[in-house]
Amino acid sequence: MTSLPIHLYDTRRRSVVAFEPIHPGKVGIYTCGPTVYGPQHLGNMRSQLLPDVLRRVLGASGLDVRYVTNITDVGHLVSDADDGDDKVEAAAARTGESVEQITRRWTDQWATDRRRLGCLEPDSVPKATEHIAGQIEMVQVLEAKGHTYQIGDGVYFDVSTFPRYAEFAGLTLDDHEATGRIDNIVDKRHPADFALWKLTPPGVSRLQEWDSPWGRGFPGWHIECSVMASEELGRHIDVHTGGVDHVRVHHTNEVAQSECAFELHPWVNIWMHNEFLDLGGEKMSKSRGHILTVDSLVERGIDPLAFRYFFLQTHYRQQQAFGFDLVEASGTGLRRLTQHATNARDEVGGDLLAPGSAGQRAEELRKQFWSALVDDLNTPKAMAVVSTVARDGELSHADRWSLLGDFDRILGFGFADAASVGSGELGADLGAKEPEVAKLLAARQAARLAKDFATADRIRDELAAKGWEIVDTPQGPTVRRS
RNA sequence: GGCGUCGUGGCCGAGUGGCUUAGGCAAGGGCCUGCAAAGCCCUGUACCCGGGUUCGAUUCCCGGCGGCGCCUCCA
Repeated sequence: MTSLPIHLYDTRRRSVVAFEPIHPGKVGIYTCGPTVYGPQHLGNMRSQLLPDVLRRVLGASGLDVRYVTNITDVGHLVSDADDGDDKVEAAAARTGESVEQITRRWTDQWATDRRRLGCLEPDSVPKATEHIAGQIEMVQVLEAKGHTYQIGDGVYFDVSTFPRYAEFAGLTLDDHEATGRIDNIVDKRHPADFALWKLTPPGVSRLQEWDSPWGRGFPGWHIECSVMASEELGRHIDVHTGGVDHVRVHHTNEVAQSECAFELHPWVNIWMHNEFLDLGGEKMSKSRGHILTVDSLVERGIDPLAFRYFFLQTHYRQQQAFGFDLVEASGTGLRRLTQHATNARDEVGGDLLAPGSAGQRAEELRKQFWSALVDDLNTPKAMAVVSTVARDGELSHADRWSLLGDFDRILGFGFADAASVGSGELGADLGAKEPEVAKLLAARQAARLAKDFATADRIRDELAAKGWEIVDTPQGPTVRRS
């Protein structure tokens, strides 16, 4: 695998390019994280899953990966026309809670949910409010280089000083005016100019504000990412990810600031953007009050990891149709896959094969799997290989486990620790955890042995009504939650 | 209105100028089972419409229709 060259789609160049780390052997990845004024929904989690797969693939290729994603706890305005309130501040005003209570709660929800989806922990999770000094400093640098101007409302970036501004997202700057949809209540020179530092109006006091060379206020949204990314990963970034919606405004502005302040042209080598989840016409955005979260899945009895499997079944640059029935279907697929993996694992005592000791057929499949992934993270294709491995009759148990155990470094399903049918949580611990269920199960088995099938079936129905499905295995009967 | 993207078998969803029956879920048949469930085996021959390029297009080009996204906060 280490020998396979990795190719990734770069939004800036609009093509798949060969990945080359800036510093040999190392790679830094930055992802625009959540604005913690409300819950993160399943669509948001797609942009957590993309970098998770990316870092796993890069890591498996032998690179030392440093993954950073931030928490936006200030500066993200309710409207991006550079007017309106800070989102966190607005939420605090609405609920009467403190800013800390709000940002803490939603930061925790985000962290918990990404964990439930099998995402590895970031190496660092910087917060915007903890990098105020750096942001002020960067604005000063931009100011010194003549890229800013100040008006009553704050300090703005002057896009006319950055000729490449429209290039990144393929914008036609005139469109900004043509649409006529932006109310320019501030005296911006160009509609695309954006706030670097917002000033608190005289006589007003905000929950979150800091002193600056321009007066009390708070930083603009875009500046935080440029600052945190460079402080954590150095000025020249290998990969920066985010949702497609960020291309036009947020990332365009990040590029403008960073390239001007650092005097560096591609500030980021590869920009990766995940497409949206398609909720069948109904847009799943916070402003519409349509909040589907990981909890929404759990409430329906769906394993959060089913969503991970669901995510892997579609390419990240493709809009993905969402439906609970679809995620449930993925859950079925995951359950079967896990069963195959654990069966093979248990057959060989859980030991992963030493590299090279797998058979010809196995090595062929292993190569297919990694080839799909290094081709711009073609996870659907990789999953097809996974399915083949799970059932291929030519593979020995050892080979099967060798492959699935290896693949799980990317899949993140936790095969090594997963409970197998007929053992673990379902078997040995059942008596302790679910004494009632264990008793019924034993009673049914006794009835079966006594050929009293009427009683046996009645008990089976009883268990089913309680949400337990009986699974008869060669090792004897056991149950699982249905 | 502008820009972009997608339109594949019941559903989701890869892929390719003429050998992939991709894969998953669902469905049907079989094996197993006391009967089931679970599991295993087998089956289904698809590429929005109309032109064009080509020996040949689902795959390339043009047009149309349709979905979605961005252009406003949004992953």
